[in-house]
Amino acid sequence: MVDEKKNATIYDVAAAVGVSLATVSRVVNGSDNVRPATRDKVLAAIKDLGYRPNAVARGLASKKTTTVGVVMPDMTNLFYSELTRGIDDVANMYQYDVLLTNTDDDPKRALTAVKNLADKQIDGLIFMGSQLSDEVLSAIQATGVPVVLAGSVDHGRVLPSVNIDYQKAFFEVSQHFLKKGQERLALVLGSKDRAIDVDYRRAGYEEALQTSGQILDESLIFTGARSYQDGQEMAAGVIAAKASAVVAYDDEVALGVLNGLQDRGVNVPEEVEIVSANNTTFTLVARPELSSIDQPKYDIGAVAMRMLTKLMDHENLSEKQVLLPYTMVKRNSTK
Amino acid sequence: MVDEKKNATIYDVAAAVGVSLATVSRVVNGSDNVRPATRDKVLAAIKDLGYRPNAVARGLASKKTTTVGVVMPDMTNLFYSELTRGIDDVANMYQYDVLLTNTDDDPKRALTAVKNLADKQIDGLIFMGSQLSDEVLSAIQATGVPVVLAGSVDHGRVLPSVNIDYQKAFFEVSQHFLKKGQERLALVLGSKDRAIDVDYRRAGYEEALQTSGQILDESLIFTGARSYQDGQEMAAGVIAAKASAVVAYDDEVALGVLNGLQDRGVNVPEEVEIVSANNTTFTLVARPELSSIDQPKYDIGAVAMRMLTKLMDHENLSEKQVLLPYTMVKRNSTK
DNA sequence: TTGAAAGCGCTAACAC
DNA sequence: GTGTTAGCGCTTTCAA
Repeated sequence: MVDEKKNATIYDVAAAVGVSLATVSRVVNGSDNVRPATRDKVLAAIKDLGYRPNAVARGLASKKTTTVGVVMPDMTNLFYSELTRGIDDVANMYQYDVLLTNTDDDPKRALTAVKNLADKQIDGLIFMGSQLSDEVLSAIQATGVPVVLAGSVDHGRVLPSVNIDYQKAFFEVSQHFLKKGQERLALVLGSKDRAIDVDYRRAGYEEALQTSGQILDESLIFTGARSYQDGQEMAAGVIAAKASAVVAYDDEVALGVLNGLQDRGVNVPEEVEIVSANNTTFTLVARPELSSIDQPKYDIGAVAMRMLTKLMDHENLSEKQVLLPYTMVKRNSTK
Repeated sequence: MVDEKKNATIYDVAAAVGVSLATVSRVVNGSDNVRPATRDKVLAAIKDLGYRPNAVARGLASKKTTTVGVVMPDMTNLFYSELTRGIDDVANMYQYDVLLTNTDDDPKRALTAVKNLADKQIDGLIFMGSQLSDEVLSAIQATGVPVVLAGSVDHGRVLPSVNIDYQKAFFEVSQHFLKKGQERLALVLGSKDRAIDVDYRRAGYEEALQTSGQILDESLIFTGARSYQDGQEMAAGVIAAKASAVVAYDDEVALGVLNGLQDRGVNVPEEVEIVSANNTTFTLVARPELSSIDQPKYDIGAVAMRMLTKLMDHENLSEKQVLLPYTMVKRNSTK
């Protein structure tokens, strides 16, 4: 007999069975200190009344909301949405809900987002973005909740994070080209000053240059491209710089460069080779298909979320800065 | 002097100023029944103590969480992530936070998601997905909170929704081809039984067929393609069916068909013309670029969220079933 | 204009 | 095992 009054409370259940709140609370929370017979009666009443615990009240009383905040640049960017997909799946697995905020990679919006999320009493936070301003960093620390960075790094490396070894990956790709005799290797980055671009990607590129005894030519470094269109326009600059190979940090941008080059009559890979870095679907739809570094995007998010659950459970992390393996996928945009 | 004890409560503020909780609550909530001098003192103390209201406590007391639930199939699908971007931006504008859940378009997961969101006492819900099972529908109604469908329809059309006129759009595209003399027009859908596919897209296609006196040929209707890969494989079927034009419901799928066709030596648009329907970046990166119906994706989300805010404020909706305008974008995948 | 007091629905000692 | 009793931090009558 499903009676299902709407919004039954724990009081209703207690009254129906003739026990106290505490007992109902115990069975709801799976405490073992309840006589089986009592438990069954309570369970029956719960089902009968359609009782579902009010998470808000629970959150107030227990100081746990089973909700995590996720701060990300832009969910329409495939790289970030795949990371977030990994986060979301693991969060669900551990019974957490996700409060999502887009920041467009703007530190001001990130700051508001973090504070706002803190007001909602989140149990933990995942932060993504190509930059983490000091202000945002201290706001995060002020919340007092555990945090994990996913696909992001802070200059000081004080926060736990999950990434691939960007420096090594960019070193390898660059070196690969240099060894094959490329003398005009261009590098396309999102910014000229952010940690992930400067400390890692560019550092790897420069290291390769040094290893092979080449001189850094600033005219071969392109920054500020964020979208497919940006990449397409940048192709003109790539041609002007007489680049013979391009390493790009983002798939949409790389695809823009590829199409921009071809639309201007440049053959890929014959005249210019291109390698991208995220290996999203965009690399597959390109013609020729784009060679790419393959980051385990979903896994970066999933691992980050898993680490966060440990932190929220006050467990120790065996490693604070996790680097996941990456691979190189050879397709037809390179010889 | 910013003192900033951590986690000051409303009590701390009241004590610091020497007023009651009620007064602090009034100034925090912008009630006008506070003497300016008092208000200023309270404000100063709030700033001084770094006081920020605990949203959970507030939610319990006021029965409003300023949080909306968003249920979507998959955030890595550009169509849905752009809708959600519109939702998120408007939600922020109205000071709501977004609890996001991916369902993979699975009714079972949608059901759990809705119930779970209800437990968190959301103030409203936006639902996206190509299907809305009866079970999910009644779970939604059982929550008692306002709902708006975005880019989705329910068979009964009982819920408010925001869409484009899919039937008309598919009618127009189909008729365009038929008028040009195409006799083998293929239709690619996501499913063979869901409302949005059957009642709208396919209905528009069939209507066009009738208008031009053509007989429906089931072998020209393809269903079940969800991804780029699916589309690529489907290309073989398109060739086998001797289709001379294709209308596809999704960009990634359309791009898969396009590349699958070309990889098999079929020229587009000379031998087969293709039109897609979502006009995401995927249509631009294609070679040739894909002609497409252009749905105002961001706006669909934004308008849906705006409608939801009205519903949450107990305002009336002038229109329950909103149809936003669409356009046709001609590119080089059609003659 | 301000304060007192009663909840909101639940958890968590602490008794029994 | 089970009940009692305080809260959690805030909003909201109702009085004053």
